[in-house]
Amino acid sequence: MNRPLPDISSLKPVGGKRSSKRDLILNAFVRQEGHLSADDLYDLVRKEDPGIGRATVYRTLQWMVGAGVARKVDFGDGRSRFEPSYRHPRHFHFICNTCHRSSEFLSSDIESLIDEIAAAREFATTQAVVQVFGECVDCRTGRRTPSLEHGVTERVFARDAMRIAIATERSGLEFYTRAAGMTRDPQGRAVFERLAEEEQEHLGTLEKRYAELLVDDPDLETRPTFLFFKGPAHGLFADGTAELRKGGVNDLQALLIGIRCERGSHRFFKRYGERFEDSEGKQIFLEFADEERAHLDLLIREYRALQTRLGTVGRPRRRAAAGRPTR
Amino acid sequence: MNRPLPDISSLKPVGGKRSSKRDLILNAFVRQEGHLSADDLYDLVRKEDPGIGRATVYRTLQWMVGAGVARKVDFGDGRSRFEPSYRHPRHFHFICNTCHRSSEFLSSDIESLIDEIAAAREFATTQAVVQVFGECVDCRTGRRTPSLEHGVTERVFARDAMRIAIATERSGLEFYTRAAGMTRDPQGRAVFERLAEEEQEHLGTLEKRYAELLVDDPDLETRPTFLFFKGPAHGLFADGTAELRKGGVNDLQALLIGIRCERGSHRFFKRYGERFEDSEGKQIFLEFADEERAHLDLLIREYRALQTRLGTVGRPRRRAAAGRPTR
DNA sequence: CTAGGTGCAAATAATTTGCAGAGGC
DNA sequence: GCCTCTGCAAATTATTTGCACCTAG
Repeated sequence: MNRPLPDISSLKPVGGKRSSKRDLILNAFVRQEGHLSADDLYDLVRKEDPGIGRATVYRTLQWMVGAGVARKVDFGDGRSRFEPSYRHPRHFHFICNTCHRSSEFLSSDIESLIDEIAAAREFATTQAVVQVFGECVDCRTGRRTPSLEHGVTERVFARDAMRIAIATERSGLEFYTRAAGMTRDPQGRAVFERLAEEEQEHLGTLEKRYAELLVDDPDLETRPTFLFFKGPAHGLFADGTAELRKGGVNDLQALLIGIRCERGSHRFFKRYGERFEDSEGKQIFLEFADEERAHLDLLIREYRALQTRLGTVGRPRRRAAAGRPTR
Repeated sequence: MNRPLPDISSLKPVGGKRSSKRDLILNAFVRQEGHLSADDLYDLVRKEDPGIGRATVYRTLQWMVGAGVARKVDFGDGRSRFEPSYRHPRHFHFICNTCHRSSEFLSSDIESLIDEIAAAREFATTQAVVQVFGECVDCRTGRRTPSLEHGVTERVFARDAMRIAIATERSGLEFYTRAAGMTRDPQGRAVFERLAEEEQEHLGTLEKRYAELLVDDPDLETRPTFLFFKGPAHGLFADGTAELRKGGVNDLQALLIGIRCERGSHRFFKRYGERFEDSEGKQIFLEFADEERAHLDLLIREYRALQTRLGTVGRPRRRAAAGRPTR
């Protein structure tokens, strides 16, 4: 357990006094992995200070939830459970009916679907709970799989965020390389080449960081996926590349495709970076969003420039694809 | 409330004796809409027979869950709630924090995502719970929206299933019309024309049935969507049509695209028809799946025939698209 | 000094159980 | 007649509260 524990003193955003008991309970809680019931925590703190009463544990738990240090989760087993929220994004749960352990996951796809459906129903969502009940691998096969206990979630989240970022970079690299190869406009080609270069470079950085991440935790790569993504990360550049491959694309259109890709990619990482709570994954997503935005700006500048150039060269119809209703 | 109540006597699949009390409780439960707590039901049955004890209600509830007549749901408010499962498919919930009412929805997209993620984690799912907490329209705006109380769910489900089926038919019609228009092979054209005709006809049937559904419940169209679908229903034929529109498709390929569409469509309706519990929606889906399968078979036969014909006419490379790894 | 935290025991609240009697098959 | 259901009251379980006392700010 080489993970630095959170600084307790900074974790008291909302009201309340500090007290030795409270600190003790909070420490015991935050040190623990998994989802504790009030009684689990009570037993735990009693080992360190047998003088603590059950009511205090309950009260402290309430206070922690109010202060945002803990989240209440209900697995339908009659008692409430609590999980730390420090550097631990909101997530969904698999709950094993056999061993009663739970494992966590996050799916941006499910989150988006829920958002869409909520919007259709005009429902103002404050929180979504997804619980998948059943039997886990460990129980079915008998062997022990590397788990996702609290404390590694943060790293696994970073790993997954980075994998997605790397996949997107690869996709982007392919796209720009192909775009550079097919553009007739020399300045446009230069832009695509530059972007390809940047993607290449950034890819290198990401891969280095990814490798560093693995050093801290050799099991990291074998741990189950925490963050599930589908469409957006791979989709945009891949679709763009497919469009280029089909051919019949002029220089302006190629830039437009690039703009669409970068914009989608930027929005995507921005949105998810913001949604996630403080953690390394968030960091990576927001950095990535910035990177994409820079590319986007470059492409837009270049698009405008090319437009003007073509305008002066004598191509009257500008903004071919804009303003046309899509449906 | 003109909905016929379920036949109580047929609802006793698993063990247990019938008794007047049990019948009374079961009747009171099944007559009710929404999600009753044990105490709600206790109060309800006490109005009819004040001699019934709380324990009996609890015991009957347990028995109903075991017999598959009721499902236990937990909204995290400390007490268990129960919902009837008779002609009432498993679903997800919106739960209003203000009025504490809940409304139901179903999203095949979310279900598929959960299945995929569970598979990736090698988790054997028995049940998935999705709860969206927040504030409902009624509470935010003050007005009353037509609701989805139990008893209409069945009809709304049928309505939604039919809407999806109709949308798919329309999509299919467009696809086959276009395919017929662009095929050079006269026999292939005949097939597409025939399929277009069938889609047209089936579309008529569906629309008539849809209209009939509206007669039973004039509010039906204004009720919120219960069954949310995205990709599969609209996607396949629409994608196929787009492919045709792009051009460069030969006759064999056009048939292959059709096969892909029908296969996807068939699988989709089959799978969802099977998943849903006994209800009119299920019926519609399974009928639809059969229809699609018939089309699929026709297309495959035609594909084989054309292949052979081309083979004898002197086009050596058969089965162009088959067997190639998709990656 | 005083608001808020703490321990203990008692109070709630939802649900289950023991047991004697009633009722279905 | 046997086995299960039923009602009542008592038990259980998770959690909250009242109250006197203690402690941090």
